[in-house]
Amino acid sequence: MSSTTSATQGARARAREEVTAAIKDEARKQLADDGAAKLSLRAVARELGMASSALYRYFPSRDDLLTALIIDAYDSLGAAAEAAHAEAVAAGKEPVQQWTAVCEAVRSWALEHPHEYALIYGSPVPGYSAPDTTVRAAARVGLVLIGIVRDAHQGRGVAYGPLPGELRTEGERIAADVAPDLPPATITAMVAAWAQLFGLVGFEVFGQFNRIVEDRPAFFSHAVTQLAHGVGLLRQS
Amino acid sequence: MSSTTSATQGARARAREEVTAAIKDEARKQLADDGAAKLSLRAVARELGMASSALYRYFPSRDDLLTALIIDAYDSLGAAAEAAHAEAVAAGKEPVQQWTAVCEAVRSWALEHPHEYALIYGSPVPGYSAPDTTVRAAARVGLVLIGIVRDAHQGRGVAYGPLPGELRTEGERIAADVAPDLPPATITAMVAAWAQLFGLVGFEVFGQFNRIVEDRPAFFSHAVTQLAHGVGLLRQS
DNA sequence: TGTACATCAGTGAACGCGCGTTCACTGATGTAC
DNA sequence: TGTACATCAGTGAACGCGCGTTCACTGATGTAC
Repeated sequence: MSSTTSATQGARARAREEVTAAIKDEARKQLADDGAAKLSLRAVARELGMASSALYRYFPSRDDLLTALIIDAYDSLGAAAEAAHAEAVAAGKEPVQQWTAVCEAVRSWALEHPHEYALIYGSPVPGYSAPDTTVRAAARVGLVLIGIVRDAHQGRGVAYGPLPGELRTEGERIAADVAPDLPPATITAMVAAWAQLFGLVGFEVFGQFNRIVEDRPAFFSHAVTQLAHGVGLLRQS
Repeated sequence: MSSTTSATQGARARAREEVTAAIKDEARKQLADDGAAKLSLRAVARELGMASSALYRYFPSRDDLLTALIIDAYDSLGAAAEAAHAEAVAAGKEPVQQWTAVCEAVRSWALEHPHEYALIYGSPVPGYSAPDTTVRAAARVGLVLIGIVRDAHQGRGVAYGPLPGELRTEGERIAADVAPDLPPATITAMVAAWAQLFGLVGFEVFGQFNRIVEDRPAFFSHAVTQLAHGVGLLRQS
């Protein structure tokens, strides 16, 4: 009747959630071994000691299992970012440090879950297109970053350089969606910084920095601090 | 006898090169349909009207075909970047414009060859590890960008802010490899900008900007100009 | 220039494998009266 | 509270498929003398 999880749910519902979770856990394990393209329902079932056909009670198809993993990954990363932000705020950190704390959290999560990271920020899985269900989960990291910048701008009225005309409209349109109080130049800088953050993280996770960058924590930390300055978060005095 | 391609090669050698090229072309076509993980020797052979076993005269295994495609992709992208640079130099453009021209070339190439882009900058193909053969080809874009910055710095002695200690050594080490005349702060900024460039490109190619950024050329152009400033290429007066 | 031999491209059958999905079924858990 | 029925989880066999790779082979192209 109720679709929410609660302590008073029946045994059947509880069992269903446990098995669903076990399937996803095992699928995540296999993701780490073979990547998304080779994720196999049969292999998951085998490892779980069930008949492969039994999985169809939980996921109507392989793609639906993949979708669930994608949403979980976005949510897991989003939660990590939000937690890092909350912690930094609670510790009374300045916006710049809140920003870098969130970036570091994204990096840490990605390094700890490289295959889930690849699932959501790597090449799209061929023949699979993520349904709209994923977009809310996917937006969480971006929203945290925007929140930091918005709070820092409260009443500050920081001045920004001029924007090319086409970009001004662009910035205003995006701002209208997510942060009406931010100037367009800040918004476009934010979106760029957001993509650039994942450039830095992706290069490290996917090995592009091998034999090039050695002290990666220091490098990353420095780079995202620069990004923070780029979106108008001021150097601490 | 000679391993180089020449007009005087025998018919057999010429045929071999043509068939090799045909195999790679067909493989690239299939890459675009199904992605790297599903690239299949049998499907390539089928499409070419040969027995699947015949491909083994040209590539000892599926992985070797993949490796060839990866190197070709890096080289194709590298050549595009180098051509854009040469053209900008020939047109007497300033370093900032050389930089943005190269970035635009990278973007265009990626948008025109999204699946090859995914092959080299997306998730690593599971179970496949790129041999060292690829690293020279992979470095070409980075070297073009470094060249621009190095030329712009000739005798300029632009002053840079201080670097954290660990990063200074890091910057000096990388500089020693590729550009001994550049200050460490510039080098680390370069490496970051390099990764960030591919963050911007990757987000666009992989659809992360869907429903967020509309005027993508203008956005990209603005963002990479900012990157250029970040590595010390001065605004044009 | 002609002949004998070696090299090479390509064939087709076969090996062993794993995959996603369907289907009719059994037995246990839940629900309505 | 007890019984009859509906719902659901899980089974095991089967379908049809495509894959990478090996192997013994044929016939054409190149090479040495």
